Amino acid sequence: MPELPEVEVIRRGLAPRLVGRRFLTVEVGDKRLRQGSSPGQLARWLTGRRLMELNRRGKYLIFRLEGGATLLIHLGMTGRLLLGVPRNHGPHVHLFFTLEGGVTLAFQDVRRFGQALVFAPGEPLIPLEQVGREPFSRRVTPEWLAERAQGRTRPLKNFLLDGRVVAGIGNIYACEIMFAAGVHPATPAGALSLEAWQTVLNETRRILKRAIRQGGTTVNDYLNSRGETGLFQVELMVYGREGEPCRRCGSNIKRLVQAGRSTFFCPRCQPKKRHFS
DNA sequence: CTATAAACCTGCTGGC
DNA sequence: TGCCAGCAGGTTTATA
Repeated sequence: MPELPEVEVIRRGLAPRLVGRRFLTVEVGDKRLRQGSSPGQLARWLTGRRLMELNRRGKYLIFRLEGGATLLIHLGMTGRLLLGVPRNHGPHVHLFFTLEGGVTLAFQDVRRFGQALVFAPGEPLIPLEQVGREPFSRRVTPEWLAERAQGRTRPLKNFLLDGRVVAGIGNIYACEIMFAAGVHPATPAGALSLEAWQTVLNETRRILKRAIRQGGTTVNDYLNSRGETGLFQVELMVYGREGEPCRRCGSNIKRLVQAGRSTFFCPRCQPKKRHFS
């Protein structure tokens, strides 16, 4: 469920409650996550250790522990990290941590696409090696995007969803970014002009920032660390609006399938020919 | 290289 | 009311 804004909102909610505290206990449920370290490994590297930092890369949360171990958490589609709920908070709590000061943290994930992997000090954080650049990084420029897209025929939608290039953009925000930039989702990535990349990048940053400020987007499952929904869903221009009128021009919002995922767009605000180089 | 499709799971909705 | 198809915020792997 969570894309970059939702993960960032969760991080900001967790950090003040968790950073500086020691983990006291780690409980692991019987159902397996898609990728999860063993109960023994989790206990070994977390128990008794203080959380030094809580960072984010793309859609990953990075828990830096006293002693140098690292816990990586990815929320998949339906993962939640909830503060202060009981161990038996529904049937899908797969990890339950207690920390100093009576603080508890539950990892709940209905579909179990999430990951919770612990790495010993010095061990390479393999999942992060695939993660692309942060959208807010100064190293992401129109020139760099154009270079990465050079000669590529893949649709812009697929390019934006490829977390190995720019990290953190998922299906909702990819649709919203392309609408805001006025680009048709099937435009070959390599056909965008430098000016078009500048627009796409500006809109990416504007929308992600706004979504973070609004506490993320709740369509179905997303809740922040306090169990609250986001607010950005009321600002969505195209996502999930097939058959409804475009909020800008009134045209019918269309849906198409790209890379096995629904893409929503306005055929009038996102014409095919604009922005070609 | 490119692009689907399938795989991993559960739950909800809409049509009949 | 029941059943079934289709869909859902993600990522990886296989296949053509």
